[in-house]
Amino acid sequence: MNISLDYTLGCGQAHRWIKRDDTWEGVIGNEIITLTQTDNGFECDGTSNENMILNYFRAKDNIQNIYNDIRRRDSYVSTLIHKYQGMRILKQDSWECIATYILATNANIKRIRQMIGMVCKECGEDLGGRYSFPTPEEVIMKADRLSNCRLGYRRQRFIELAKRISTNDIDLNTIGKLSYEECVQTLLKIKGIGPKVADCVSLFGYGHLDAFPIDTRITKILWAVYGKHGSYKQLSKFSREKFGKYAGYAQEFLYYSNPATSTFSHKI
DNA sequence: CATCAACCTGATCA
DNA sequence: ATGATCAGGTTGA
Repeated sequence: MNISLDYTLGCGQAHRWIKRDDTWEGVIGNEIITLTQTDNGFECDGTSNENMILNYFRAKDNIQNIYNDIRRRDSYVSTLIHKYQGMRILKQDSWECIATYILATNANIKRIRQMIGMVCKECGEDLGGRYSFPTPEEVIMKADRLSNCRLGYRRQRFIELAKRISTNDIDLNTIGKLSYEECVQTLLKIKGIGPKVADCVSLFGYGHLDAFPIDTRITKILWAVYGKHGSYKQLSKFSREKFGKYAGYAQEFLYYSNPATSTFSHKI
């Protein structure tokens, strides 16, 4: 399969997709998008801009070439690629990506989705059942409503981010022109962004496919599968060298694999 | 550079 | 039932 909606939209890289029966519903920009899996891809309802969807799914990537590259490098990831054929890295909007991953720090998936859903409902536009992700200006204008969103200490970071972007103190397009290393270094200066979020934004928001985000789950997997442990920097170096220019794809497969039911050489 | 408690909130577990 | 711990981390000392 070329593109799997279940794996791509269900692996946790994007937080606003909902599976209803056999279709996936999400919001991209100001449109509610409905996707239905086909044999080799998907059908799309809700937009006339097909190019936008193809870009979001990175459909022009030579996916077999990418799979083959990481397959060669590691036999365990190779089995995961076989198992989860069609998993893709998405190319998300940079603002939405930074914002959602700042909100996602130190929270579980369920809570992340709840926080983001609340933020959209309080500050975004009603599209009819679903809400747009608010612009930085909308966040600032409706900042008082964020008190209802249960964001905890993330609220101030979120508002500060919106302000800095709105005033052009942070220029998302300029960051998009940087190399992976420069991109990470720039993102790290933003309050609320540490190494993990910087890697997530580099990968999902700016398309640096060699970024390898390391969260608690990946940390456990790196220990369980490869016997590696250490600081973020050490694990990052090991993973990026091992998996190469498409390390981000390898990370997605590792993340999606279920450590609890797999056979590992080390105990978790 | 490495270490570590504190941090909002909510769910799970003992 | 009530307290500890953990969850897609980051901050500041």
